[in-house]
Amino acid sequence: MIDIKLLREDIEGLKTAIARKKFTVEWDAILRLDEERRAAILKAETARAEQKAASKEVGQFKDKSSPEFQAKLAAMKGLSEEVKALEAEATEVEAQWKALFLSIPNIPDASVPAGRTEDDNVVAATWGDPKTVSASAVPHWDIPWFAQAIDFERGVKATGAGFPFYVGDMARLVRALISFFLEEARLNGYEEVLPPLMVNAASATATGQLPDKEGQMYHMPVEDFYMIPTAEVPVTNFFREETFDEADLPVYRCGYTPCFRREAGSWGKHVRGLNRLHQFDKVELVKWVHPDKSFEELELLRGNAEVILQKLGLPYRVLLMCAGDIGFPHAKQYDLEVWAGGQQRWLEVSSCSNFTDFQARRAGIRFRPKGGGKSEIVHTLNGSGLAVPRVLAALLENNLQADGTVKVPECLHRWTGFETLAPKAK
RNA sequence: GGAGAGGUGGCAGAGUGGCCGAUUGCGGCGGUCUUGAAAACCGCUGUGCCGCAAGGUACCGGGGGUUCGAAUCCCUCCCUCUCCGCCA
Repeated sequence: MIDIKLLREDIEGLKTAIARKKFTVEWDAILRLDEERRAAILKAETARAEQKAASKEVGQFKDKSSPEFQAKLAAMKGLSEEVKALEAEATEVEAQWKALFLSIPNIPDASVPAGRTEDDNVVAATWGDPKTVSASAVPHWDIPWFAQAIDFERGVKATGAGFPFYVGDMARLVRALISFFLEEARLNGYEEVLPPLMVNAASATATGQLPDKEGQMYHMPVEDFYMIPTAEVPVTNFFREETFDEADLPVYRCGYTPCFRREAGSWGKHVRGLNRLHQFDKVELVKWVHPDKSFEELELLRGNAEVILQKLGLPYRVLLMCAGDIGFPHAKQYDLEVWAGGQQRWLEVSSCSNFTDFQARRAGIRFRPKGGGKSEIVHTLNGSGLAVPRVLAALLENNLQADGTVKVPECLHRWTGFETLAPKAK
């Protein structure tokens, strides 16, 4: 949700900025309904004020059986009905306006490059050299023992497609990656939380999954809970409808969770193996910061995610997403893509975003300025640090050795307890 | 899951139809006094919405209802606590 003041102070500037994104907005209807709604509120509140004043008089009558009193009551009844009608109208107009107002996406920052598609994204940085990966590398699903170590078929039996079992040392390797990611986050000042894996509708609405993306979440109809598509949802909602003291900012949190995504309609090419799953593990980094600091905090966040890939020794590139390719609530977004040498593809393993005040306004997260005074909306950011399966895919492909074993990066040894992954093929 | 008791401002805790956006205490902020501090005393101290402002309006767990008028009465949902049942 954007600041409504922008709508009134600089509508043309707002339209121009939003036009860089791929979303369409019904500006005329929004402006018209805003006028109507304010008029309706004024009418309803004026009538209500009148009713309250008159009602006060009624209460002060001494003789409740007098004709004057009865006449007054009768008159009040009409007024009461009028107030009810006006309030209902105001509520209705307000709801119509709000629905459209919420359809306005966040404003892309001036530093976001122009562009319409993913081809217009700008490579902001690269690290490592894809050419260092052996020319004989194969896609991870073609590694002879892959089906035993990550068992998709048994996953189908237990649940369905996209819910694999990780077996033996592979399970330990996944657990090592999670532990490593969390430890990196902790050392960078993020406090760990282990959040609920299901959220209510209010939480999903605050972070923007509802109402539009409900088809992407698994829904538990009995309790009306949603399986989280990312830890961002519960972790951000930790502070929903709360007010920080300015001195407490910035707040850094991290959380590991499995993530559940229906990925409805997105299955096709390039989604084999670990590339896209319905359930996957991820460590998420979340920040609540002062509005003046959010863009520099985004650079720090991106750096925190990058260092992890560097320590793992995996070549990657950083994309500065163009205006047409960033999401609805995003002001600025970087994607980190790791090189998967077997597939000869870049795989997205992290998305680091500044939501400015867009998400926080919707979630009611504020801060009280140091000198006191009116509370202001904080800025929120989040980024993956990192998503496990695609990191694992790149690691398996890039580090596969001639003898069929996989070299485990040194930073993981303390968590795995082994230095070489050597599952048996059947 | 069953029975009972509750949910009021940062906290504690009054208020059972109009005098209540809400007594009081604590906490917080400012001041008087003091060399300074404490104590004492005085004043201020919730949030959203509409409005340039004055001001208006909404909010006593959420939603709905009764009434001229609801924190207060009714319905419903959620949550907390106690006891029982079940159980990692």
